[in-house]
Amino acid sequence: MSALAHKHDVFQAIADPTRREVLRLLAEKERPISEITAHFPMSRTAIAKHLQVLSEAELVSGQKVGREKIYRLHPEPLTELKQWLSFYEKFWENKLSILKNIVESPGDHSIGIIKQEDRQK
Amino acid sequence: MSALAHKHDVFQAIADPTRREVLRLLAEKERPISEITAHFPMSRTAIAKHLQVLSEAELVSGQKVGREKIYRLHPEPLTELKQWLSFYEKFWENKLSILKNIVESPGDHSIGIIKQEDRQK
DNA sequence: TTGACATGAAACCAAAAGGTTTTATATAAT
DNA sequence: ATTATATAAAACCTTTTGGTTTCATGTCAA
Repeated sequence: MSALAHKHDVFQAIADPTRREVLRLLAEKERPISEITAHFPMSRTAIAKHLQVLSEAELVSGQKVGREKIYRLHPEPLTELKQWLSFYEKFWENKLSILKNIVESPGDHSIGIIKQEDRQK
Repeated sequence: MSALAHKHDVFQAIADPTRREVLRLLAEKERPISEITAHFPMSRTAIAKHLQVLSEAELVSGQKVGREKIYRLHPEPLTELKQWLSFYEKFWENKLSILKNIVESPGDHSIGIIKQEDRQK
């Protein structure tokens, strides 16, 4: 098994708006914790915890340099999100999504809400 | 302003694995709450709350039909996620991401960890 | 070598999340 | 008419989340 404690996944990690903003900042360039903190109306400790969550999701990594800890973006795990999304793209990229649902519901071509007799218990 | 109570956004909505599975089930076909519940080891009430969250994010909508409430997928809000993702794709789709970061950090072409003198207070 | 700076770590806290059980109500079926 | 079904709504509970404050520690600068 991996040496990393995978407590947080990508989906959880990006759920928080502060963490998304942290990612955006790190997309520009690598930064130490204090510099990241300067962009938010909260304590350094709070940001450090957010970085911890992002780190567990392997979206960032931190390297100690002198007395600072420099964080950098690690975007690879976002591919999981992209894969997940690709499944749903077909539902909106062709505008037939609703129509397809109707057609795939056998025996009912009326309103798209399946009739009760057609639904299996 | 919108009539909908936008308490939950798409990022939060998809953060929970149960809710992602609900979305997958609704991608197959529209279903009433009880049918959705049958796929999970938890109460109908719990699932109803998850559907509420998904509904606030406008990822699903429910329509009362007889004594049932039929839910269907509404994938459009996922475009927001796709847009968000597209910003980060450039960081992994060309493998120059790390190199680019180095180059864009002026005056330092050494190791990619920016020197302290180069970082503005 | 003595501060100042950057972080780490721990204890604590309020609110939100994710679940339960209970009670009520509307509809369907017998 | 009566009973079974499907959901709604409310109260409650436990754990997690997102934040704080305080104290300790390592590193840089004067």
